[in-house]
Amino acid sequence: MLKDPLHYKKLLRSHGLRATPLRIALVEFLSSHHGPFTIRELQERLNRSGNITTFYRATEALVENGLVVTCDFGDGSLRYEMAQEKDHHHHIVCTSCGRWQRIPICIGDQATQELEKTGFKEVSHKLEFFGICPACAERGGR
Amino acid sequence: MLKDPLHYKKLLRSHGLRATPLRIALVEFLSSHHGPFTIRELQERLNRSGNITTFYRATEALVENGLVVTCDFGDGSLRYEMAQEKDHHHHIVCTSCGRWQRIPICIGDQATQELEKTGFKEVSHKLEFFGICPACAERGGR
DNA sequence: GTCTATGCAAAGCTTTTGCACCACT
DNA sequence: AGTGGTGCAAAAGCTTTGCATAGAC
Repeated sequence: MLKDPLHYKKLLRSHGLRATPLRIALVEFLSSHHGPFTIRELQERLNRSGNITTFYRATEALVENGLVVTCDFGDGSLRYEMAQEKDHHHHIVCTSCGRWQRIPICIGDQATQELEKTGFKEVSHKLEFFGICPACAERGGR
Repeated sequence: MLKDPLHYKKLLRSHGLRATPLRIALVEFLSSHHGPFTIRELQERLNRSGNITTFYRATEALVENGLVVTCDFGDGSLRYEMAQEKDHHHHIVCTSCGRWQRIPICIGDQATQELEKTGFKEVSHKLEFFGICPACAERGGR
């Protein structure tokens, strides 16, 4: 899954972005790890000196240019992951332990089409599931 | 739609909550206006003296006891509306003008059932649609 | 009378902004 | 060389916490 750095440079440039070390590192990390990750997590996992402001601005640039998408588990921090068009998915988040996993189902497509029929443009959606995961449920988790 | 204050007192008490003036006003307002509303909006629309902290705590109590649900348009403020079990719905938010409307479709049920089959408990979901509304699209909105 | 909600002040936390400097192309 | 990214400091915004007082039951 991990490709040569040049691959990511090209990826960035093909999306109209300058290939800076931080952006390369972000795209490389996000391409090889199933996310989503918060800004803090990215900063820690990349183990990279660099101001948090810069992380915000770099990820924002990736989002604006369609390489990365955000998702929100409702815990106060936005999360980021690669925008993989061939692998549209959502997450289920455990309300007890906070762990999440991907779920391959997407259920927004028919609704998106209906909404676009009524004149809405560029319709997208955010969908997250919440629940108590099997492990926590067994321990009587809340 | 607007009922007598006693109705809301009873509603609160039946959910194990003390019927304070603020809580009554909140439930009354939310029952008679299609939301969701931010804390600031509630404060303004209720036109009620009272500290914003108290609004946070009062709405939190309503949410914890199942009278109110939250939803998040991703703009930094949580929104609140009555939990109407018979009228499960979601919203589409215009990314240009910020206006939203209800959409009666819910699409999470089959997924919820599948997830509960795999051992998750108390599965819920958050779903919001985003897009450019017809009016903004006509004006070439972004 | 007891338990809990409210008000006020302060802090916490994520995210944004301004500006000077440095780096990619 | 020029445009745009980075670092630092500071601020903005929403939300939470602690504590004393007022109010609901």
